[in-house]
Amino acid sequence: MSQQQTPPVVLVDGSSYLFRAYHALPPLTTSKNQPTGAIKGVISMLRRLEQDFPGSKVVVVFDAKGKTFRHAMFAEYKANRPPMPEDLASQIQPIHDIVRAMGLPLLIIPEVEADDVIGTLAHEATRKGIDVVISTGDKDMAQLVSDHVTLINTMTETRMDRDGVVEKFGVTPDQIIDYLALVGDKVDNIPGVTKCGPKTAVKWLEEHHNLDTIMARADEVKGKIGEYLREALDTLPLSRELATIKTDVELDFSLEDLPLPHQDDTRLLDLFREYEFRSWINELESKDDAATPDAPQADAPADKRYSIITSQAELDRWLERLAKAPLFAFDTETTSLRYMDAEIVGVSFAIEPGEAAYLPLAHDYMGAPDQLDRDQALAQLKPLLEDPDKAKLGQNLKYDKNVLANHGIHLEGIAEDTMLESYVLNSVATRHDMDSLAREYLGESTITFESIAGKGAKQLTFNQIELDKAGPYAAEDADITLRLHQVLRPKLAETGRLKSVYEEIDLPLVPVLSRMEQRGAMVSASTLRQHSQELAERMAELEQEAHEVAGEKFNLGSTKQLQAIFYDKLGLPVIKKTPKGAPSTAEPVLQELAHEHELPRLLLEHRSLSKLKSTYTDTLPELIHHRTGRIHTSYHQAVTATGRLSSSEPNLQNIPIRTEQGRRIRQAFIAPAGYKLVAADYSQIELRIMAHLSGDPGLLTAFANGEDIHKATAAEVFGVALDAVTSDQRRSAKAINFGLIYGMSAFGLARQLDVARGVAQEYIDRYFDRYPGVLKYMDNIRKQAHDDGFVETLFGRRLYLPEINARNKQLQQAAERTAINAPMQGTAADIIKRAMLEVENWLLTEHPETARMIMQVHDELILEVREDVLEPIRDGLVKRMSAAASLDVPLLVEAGVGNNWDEAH
DNA sequence: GCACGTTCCTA
DNA sequence: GTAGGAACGTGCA
Repeated sequence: MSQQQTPPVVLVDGSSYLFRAYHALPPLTTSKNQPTGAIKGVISMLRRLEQDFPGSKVVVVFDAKGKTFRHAMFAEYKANRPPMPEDLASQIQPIHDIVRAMGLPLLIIPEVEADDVIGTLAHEATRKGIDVVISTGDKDMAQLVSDHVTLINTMTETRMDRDGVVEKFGVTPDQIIDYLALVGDKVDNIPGVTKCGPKTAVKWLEEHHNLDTIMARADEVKGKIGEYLREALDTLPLSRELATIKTDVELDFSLEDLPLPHQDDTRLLDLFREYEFRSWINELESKDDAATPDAPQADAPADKRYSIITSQAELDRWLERLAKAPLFAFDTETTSLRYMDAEIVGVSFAIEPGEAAYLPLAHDYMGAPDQLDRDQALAQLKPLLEDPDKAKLGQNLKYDKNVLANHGIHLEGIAEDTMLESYVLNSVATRHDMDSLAREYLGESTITFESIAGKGAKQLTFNQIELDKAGPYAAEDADITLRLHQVLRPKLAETGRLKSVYEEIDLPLVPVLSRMEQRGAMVSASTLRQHSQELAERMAELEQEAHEVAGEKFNLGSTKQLQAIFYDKLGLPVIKKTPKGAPSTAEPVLQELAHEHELPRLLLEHRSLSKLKSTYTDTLPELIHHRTGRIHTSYHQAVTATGRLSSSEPNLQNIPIRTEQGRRIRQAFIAPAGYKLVAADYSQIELRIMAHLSGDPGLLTAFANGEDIHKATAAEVFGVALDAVTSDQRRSAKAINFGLIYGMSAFGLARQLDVARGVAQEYIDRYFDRYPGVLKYMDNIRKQAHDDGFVETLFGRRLYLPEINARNKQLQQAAERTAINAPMQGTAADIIKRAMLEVENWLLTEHPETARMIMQVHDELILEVREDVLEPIRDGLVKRMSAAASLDVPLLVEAGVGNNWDEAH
């Protein structure tokens, strides 16, 4: 048997939750540093209410700004309230917006408080026999409780009816006003009776039932408290009035006029995206997927027209449209992620949002439909793709450019790249692959490659994927790219100097990197194999010795077995633990343990050889491409937080240099016959940038005079003459200089130098004493990071620091170190990128046959140069690198020439 | 077969 | 103390 019941009206005291959410929840912020903790708290509370009271009207009431009638009654009302913190104030409008998008009536009535509006509506409902639930965190509301009115605190999940009030306060709901008048309220500045707290108030009310009687019998109350009561007699009526929630506010609507919730999903999704409420975005999206297909999403075209081009006539029509379009999105589907091996399987285009086409060319699964001939179709596309005046948009077009090159097409007119737009806009907010971007900026889920191709070893390549799956996937790629661009481009233009970073640095670098990747680097497989052989022999010796010393056979590469032998069997001291708490066997620990036992030394040598062998000498020959005989790395332009490039397959940016054995690997990087390698690197570029950014006179002078900067620092810090600096002092100064760039602490420096913390602190203090501009710069950059939530390079590239205001001090300090390091590391990255643009342009126009740039390693460029033009190329290279930025210090570039990378460096 | 932790190479 | 990529062993599926 079910009982039909009208659902209660839910009246929400928004303001009371606002403050509680603000104080109770961690200070969340978006990547743009908009605080969102209170928004999240209030909205999640509302969502819970909607769930708990299905079918109910939910009315949200907030205090209006400004004074209320209570201030007119009592000038000092709420005078003790501190002003609202800025990071709370900035969350009010967003909450209002979201409440409206949720389709909940939002009431903000001037000159009264939210309580009064709620009181009035509750009163009206009661009169009409409608049950009311008041959602509030404010105890004063207890005065409104009746047979029809209950309170619910959605944050603590507690409900309170009539009995609940008696239980909690010890008085009935209609005694609450008198109770509040007696007790008073410090924060609201309601006077009350001095020294009268809950206990006394309840005692008096039990005895006399109401305030009037208590006041009338004030003479009978003994003791000090009686005196206080009599003192308060004059103000008690006022206290009572202030504590009384109005139930007769004049409203120009009635309960029936307020609508049931009607959520605007599109608007809501927009807002959730703006404030980065990921889980809610996902929820809305999945709801949308399940809902009727005619509900359009934000930015999403109402209908999507994706076609598959299988006839020449259709291709002709698209070619014509593409030729006319001011900009079109373009994407290739291929057989491999490795650009050197990838063959084109199809291409897709989009000109208008929601409309895209896939041109399949090489699907070859059993029963694949007839497709246009790949070579012929590509030949028709070639003029368009190679025309620098026909603007193309893509997602990571460097890959497409490389792949097209495999088919003899040299993509030009790379006008926009959504991956780079997203990266420049915010390098850390999201990964920059298309699926992530669509989720982040369009609030849409895309068809993933895994969903059509499977994963792992059994993953299909694109040519094996059926057209009815491949078509929508590929067309969507082009469509999403176009729509992402429409969202990202305006954001770039709006934000600082990001537009110029994108347009003048990262985007034009795409073809430069593409060419470097395709050129590749020559390595001598025979040299590396010979080296591998020698390493293997030495490692075998070491392994045998180690087994003898340990008294058992074990795997030298297993940290776990090592831990057992070192710490359990041999009982060596545990010097350091890994993050997970296991005793570490890392290099510095082994160095230390080498004093105690012979085994660590054997192991250290074995490890370093094993590293070289497995990572370099064994692996590099395998990466030599069969077609070119060279090694082709991938440079990643949207990976690092700071603006640097990264390199993979192989990582050319961590080829060994420090040890003799390591340098032998560099020796395997060689120049072709008739050519030499020229390697040019910026000297101390980050310290120079620090000098420039800080403007410290001492540092500027030292660089201007061409001094050995570590020596100069040592002279200052240790107070000795320049020519009296010892090598030990110079070494310490060098560590200090590096530490500065990394945002060091005394603790870190102490560990680096192996001195006491106090000593390290003394060095730091003396440094800042001698270079006060640097100290000021460090302080400023920290402050800026805290205020803005981001730091900038000299050229305006931004790095957002979402954790800079984290409660967790460790996270916050880590963010501060990043804040100090990023402008220097990032400016250096900007500078070498600018240099690469200049150098490539110069070489392509003036020396296309004799010199080419093939590698970049953060502060170093490596060129292959024909032997007859070494001098002019080296000079021109140094000149252009030095001129890539004009700082207040010279940019010194050192260049070397050699038959291999080791010689040239 | 894959994710994770540890270690180690670079600027 | 900053920023990366890669190999290996281990434990789980």
